[in-house]
Amino acid sequence: MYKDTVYSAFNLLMHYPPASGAGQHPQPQPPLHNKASQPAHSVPQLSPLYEHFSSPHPTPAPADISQKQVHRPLQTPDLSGFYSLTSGSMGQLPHTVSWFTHPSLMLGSGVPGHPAAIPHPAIVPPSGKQELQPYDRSLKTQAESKAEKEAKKPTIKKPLNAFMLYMKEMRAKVIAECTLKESAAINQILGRRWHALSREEQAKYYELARKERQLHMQLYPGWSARDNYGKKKRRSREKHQESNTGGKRNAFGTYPEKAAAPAQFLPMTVL
DNA sequence: ATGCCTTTGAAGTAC
DNA sequence: GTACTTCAAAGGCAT
Repeated sequence: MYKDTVYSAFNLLMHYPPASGAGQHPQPQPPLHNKASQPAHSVPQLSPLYEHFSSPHPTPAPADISQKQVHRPLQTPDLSGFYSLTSGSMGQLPHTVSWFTHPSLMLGSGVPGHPAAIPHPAIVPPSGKQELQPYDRSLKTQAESKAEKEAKKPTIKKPLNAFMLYMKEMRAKVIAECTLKESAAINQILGRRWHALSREEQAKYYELARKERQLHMQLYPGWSARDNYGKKKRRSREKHQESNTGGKRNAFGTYPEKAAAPAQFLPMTVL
């Protein structure tokens, strides 16, 4: 099922990569905050597709993907140089997406002829784990089996937005610089850095995100973000807000009396 | 084992 | 149309 869809999309894109701006979504514009002094910006023309750059974290494809099918966001397999957003250097951001190997856009499993048959990382089993529970048919009703089968359907993840793509690329760099590992703290830093980027720099990521959405739509035409609603177990809204303003530690391990100011209002001193 | 924290942006829901 | 909610990633930490 996915195999066919993915492979069709692969062929389609190999031969007819969508033109810039041809997406079904309106072109997102970088936010205007802190950018007043900068000229209105149009998204830069992309270099031809398939202009790749190498990843600092190449990961060999698993020998047997049937054994494990887990979400492997940054573990881009070595696909003969098809790498994308894993460059460690901001300055080397590619002008194009490597359509078939972006961590969240890599081809799904069982692509005919593909040596590694890598599972599509946007498709993960429920809870991100491969279920291997013993199954006693005699104890299950048909309804239960059906419900179970439904629950086992792999989840197609949302495509990453511009900031998420930026985070993914810059996280390692920030961790190296700050010797922090806690993601909440790292993300605060990345949020400030994001706002410190120029419109042009941000535009690169908005363009990449637009292509992500475009490819995602082609790979999973019927998919909706709503499909994943409720799949994450969350606390109630009240509790959630309470924890944001209350006596819980923040990302830096402190216990603020009030909620921290939004990142955009923090001083522009970027770590 | 599971959810929270923390960020931004896209997309969904509710009114 | 507007406001609000959820989920994408990440990994340490709390429960």
